[in-house]
Amino acid sequence: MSHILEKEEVKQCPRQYVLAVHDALNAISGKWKLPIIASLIYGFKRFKDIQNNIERITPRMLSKELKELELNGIVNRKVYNDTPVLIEYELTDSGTNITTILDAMLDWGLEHRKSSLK
Amino acid sequence: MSHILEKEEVKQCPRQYVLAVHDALNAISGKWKLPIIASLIYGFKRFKDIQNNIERITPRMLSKELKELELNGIVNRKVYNDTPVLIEYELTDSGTNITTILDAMLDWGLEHRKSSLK
DNA sequence: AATATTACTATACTTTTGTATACTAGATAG
DNA sequence: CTATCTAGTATACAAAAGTATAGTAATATT
Repeated sequence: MSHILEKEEVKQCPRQYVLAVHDALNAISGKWKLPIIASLIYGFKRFKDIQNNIERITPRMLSKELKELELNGIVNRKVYNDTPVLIEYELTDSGTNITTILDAMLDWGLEHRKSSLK
Repeated sequence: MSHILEKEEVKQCPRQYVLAVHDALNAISGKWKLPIIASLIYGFKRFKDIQNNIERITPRMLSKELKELELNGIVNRKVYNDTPVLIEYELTDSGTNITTILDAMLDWGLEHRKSSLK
């Protein structure tokens, strides 16, 4: 039996759990968050690099999403005040650990696709 | 750096994986899908029961989401043609297995909240 | 005959999310 | 001096998601 079932055996699921799951959903929801996280998995990148890495993303969306990811502690923005200014984005530890959720999603998705063909 | 090198550096993750993760995200995204799935975890329920179980959901949204969940193979709709007609909703096997994703989200979310306080 | 219940649907919104296109400051390159 | 690069911002718009409120058909209850 899964953890969440065990935990939910308590008639009402604890507020902390609801908030935790909500945070996780927030971190991956929308069209661009997973592509951005994926693009940063192998190390820091600059704004233009991410933009080149993700097809069809506009600078507006990239800027918006990076700000939100930073605010939520998924991404870290590092500023080097050389001339010209250099800015790097990298995943925080939490950001890196989102791969555990992605793994679960991938496993479920592959299984689901298999069973849907029957 | 040359364009050729840049292009070769983009190692794309297999299309099947992208689709699988996309399916998973689809299954849990939005305001009501997780509450509906959670409400069906312990067994089948009728429309009104789910509606009573989830505060503030309108019948329009419940109807819309149930249709989408059914279409995506997460929920099964069973019709008993007695009079009065009786309709039951239950999770498919895939639907039940979404708990594995929820577990990962919960664990990540709790860890993330702990580390965010530092 | 009037009221209630179930399982929804219809219409008209508001809010959120995403797109398109152009533009900016500060620097470097030719 | 003009053009280009980086790291974005500004403005306007379109599309998707969600809300509010009312209504429906087929029964069942009083």
